[in-house]
Amino acid sequence: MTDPATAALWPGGGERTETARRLLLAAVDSFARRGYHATTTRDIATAAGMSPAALYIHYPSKAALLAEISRTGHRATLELVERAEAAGADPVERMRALAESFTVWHARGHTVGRIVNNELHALPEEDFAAVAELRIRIEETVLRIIADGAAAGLFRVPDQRTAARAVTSLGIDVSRWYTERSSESPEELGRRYGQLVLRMLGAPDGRIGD
Amino acid sequence: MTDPATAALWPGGGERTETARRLLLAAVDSFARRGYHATTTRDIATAAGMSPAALYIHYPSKAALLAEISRTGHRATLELVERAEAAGADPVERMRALAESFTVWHARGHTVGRIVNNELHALPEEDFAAVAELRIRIEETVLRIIADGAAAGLFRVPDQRTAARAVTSLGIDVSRWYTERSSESPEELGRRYGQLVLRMLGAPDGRIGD
DNA sequence: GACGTGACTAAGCGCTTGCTTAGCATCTTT
DNA sequence: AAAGATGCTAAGCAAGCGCTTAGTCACGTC
Repeated sequence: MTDPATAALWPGGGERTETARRLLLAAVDSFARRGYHATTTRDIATAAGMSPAALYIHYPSKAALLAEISRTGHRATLELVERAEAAGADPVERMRALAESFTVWHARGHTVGRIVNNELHALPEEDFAAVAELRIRIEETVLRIIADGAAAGLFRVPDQRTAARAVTSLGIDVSRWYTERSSESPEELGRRYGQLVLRMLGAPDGRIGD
Repeated sequence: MTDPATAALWPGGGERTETARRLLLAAVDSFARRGYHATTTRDIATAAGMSPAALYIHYPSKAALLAEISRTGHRATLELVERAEAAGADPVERMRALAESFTVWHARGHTVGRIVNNELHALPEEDFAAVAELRIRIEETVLRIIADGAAAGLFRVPDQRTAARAVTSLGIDVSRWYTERSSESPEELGRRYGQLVLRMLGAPDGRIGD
């Protein structure tokens, strides 16, 4: 049983050394709890059980830690979203899979999710650019499913871009409020949010299921 | 035409002196753009056209500025939500009014909204406690309308608390992504989100309107 | 015209920050 | 066993932080 942040970042197992991973996970925890700017390099190093200077052997700067978390987190999210698109039999099933796994990811990995979605402004410029592109690809995958569904007469939405925004927004915001002490498991929440999303998109009621 | 942050904080007109308001608005701008911890008191004072020391004549600390923004912002949001509850003829209309005005507030006052929703952890303990109570009252107003609607057979939701979370979450997250350069006006977005919310809650289709 | 008051500034204090330097123990290579 | 590489620590530097101090200036009061 790996911890949730590890799972959110490296679903397929990472390639960093033990110490570098320990530092990165300590950074995830601190950034998520206090925010990037309120976290000191001493916080991170201490949490990883090392002296402040040791951090700089594995990462060139505090910002590099943030960048690695953000890039890895965004890459994992995009993969998840593309997998959902590829897997479903029709737009309704694709959207259900997407909303469910997107929600589960943001609930289970809410620490990583918080950093990914709320510390964009702290990223060095070129890291931001890379990450912004991944975000666009995520949004467009959602939009594509909605457009397909609307074309097939399965969804009825007044404005597709607004609907896509709403779907991703709902999932992203989970990372803001979800904690391990929440009453619903990530999977349970995912199922419910999947339903709400399909309803929101005006999917035929028989396809949703109560 | 007052600026959006002023409108979001003091819908009925504030009571502070000119200078204190100018400082507070400068703080709103800086906190929203860079985050609380990345903003310096020098930033705020300079943006308000004064020397760093002048800030401390009007506010006892940087945290006091944040606290005032957060408390005022939360109070305004609660008022807005309670007004929607009181105004609507039935649960469907109440929810439509709530979702619309909640969305409009978070779009138009997205700078204030960002601070209100993402800088809670930076609040001094007792300010946090006060604000947390306001947040509960907001959430419970939403829940009450959903429960009323479900009891009247107007809404069909699997879990009312989850549905309430989704409704507020959708509105709150608007402040994360909305900018003045967004293609939709706050009112247009409000109308669309109002529709999506009613659909999500399973309101009878005739009541929604395309 | 002396005095008090309220809004402000120039200067700076003590502390914390991100990051660097210099050095040390352990392992690997030859 | 000498030499180098590796992974770490103790100490500390320059810069920037929140906030304070001491003083200035415009204004109203007696």
